[in-house]
Amino acid sequence: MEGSSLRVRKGAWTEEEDLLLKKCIEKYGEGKWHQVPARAGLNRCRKSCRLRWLNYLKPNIKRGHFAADEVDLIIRLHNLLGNRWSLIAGRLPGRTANDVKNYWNTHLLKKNIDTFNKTSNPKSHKLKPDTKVIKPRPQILSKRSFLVNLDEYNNNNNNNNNDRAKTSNNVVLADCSDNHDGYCFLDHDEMMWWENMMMNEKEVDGHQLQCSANDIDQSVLDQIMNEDNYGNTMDELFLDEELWNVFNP
DNA sequence: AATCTCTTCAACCGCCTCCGG
DNA sequence: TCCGGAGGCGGTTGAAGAGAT
Repeated sequence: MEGSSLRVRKGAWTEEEDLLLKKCIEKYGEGKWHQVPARAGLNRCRKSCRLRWLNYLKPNIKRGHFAADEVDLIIRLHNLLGNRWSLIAGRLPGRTANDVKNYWNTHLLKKNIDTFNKTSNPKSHKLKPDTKVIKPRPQILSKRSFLVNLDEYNNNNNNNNNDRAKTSNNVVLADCSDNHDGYCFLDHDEMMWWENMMMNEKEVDGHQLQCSANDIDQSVLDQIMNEDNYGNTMDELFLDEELWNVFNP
């Protein structure tokens, strides 16, 4: 078992230990956690070191209260993904899986139970306590489809905007040559599915947008695939490879 | 002021997956 | 193909602090 050695220290980390770990990571970089205790001179197991770094010491970790949009995103993503805390945290810059899990368990789970006890409103996006999360239509989702900036998508559809180009296969692709903020190619089913999941049963109009990866310029795909600035609002949610793998194991 | 209860969250545990030999 | 080690994840625990009595 991990940490079975009598010498391995457990419990709260001291400032001195934090400093040693920090220096070690700065010197050798993240990873190879089995080497970290020896390199850092710590009587801690590799997992403890990893956890301490990822949940507390790593730079850019956001501490303090969750903003309203963060909470909203957590609720919706939890509705969508269930207890996949690392995935949910991945959409919340600066938040760790542990933070999200703790927040859910202390604030939102209790709220859900209360809400469910008071009302069984089916429109509520809050889950009742024993809700089983269904992994939806995984076979249909195409890997090379991305949901980016729903507002822009909707505006484009409403305005017949010239920024869009239609291909012979009814692909709708926003022009992404000028900026990085909103360009999508979505098939209609995916659009319906994601939008319903993420936008609380919002109705989607009946545009038939069939998307084939073959229709998309590879450079455009690469550009989007390399984008790592995940938005933290609903309209900027990216369906990336990580999420693809969740639904298509 | 003392004691009890509740809440929060850092840390641990055990399991699973991946990968290299 | 199998096996063992490492990384990663979600569930759970328990110490510490806050609030109530």
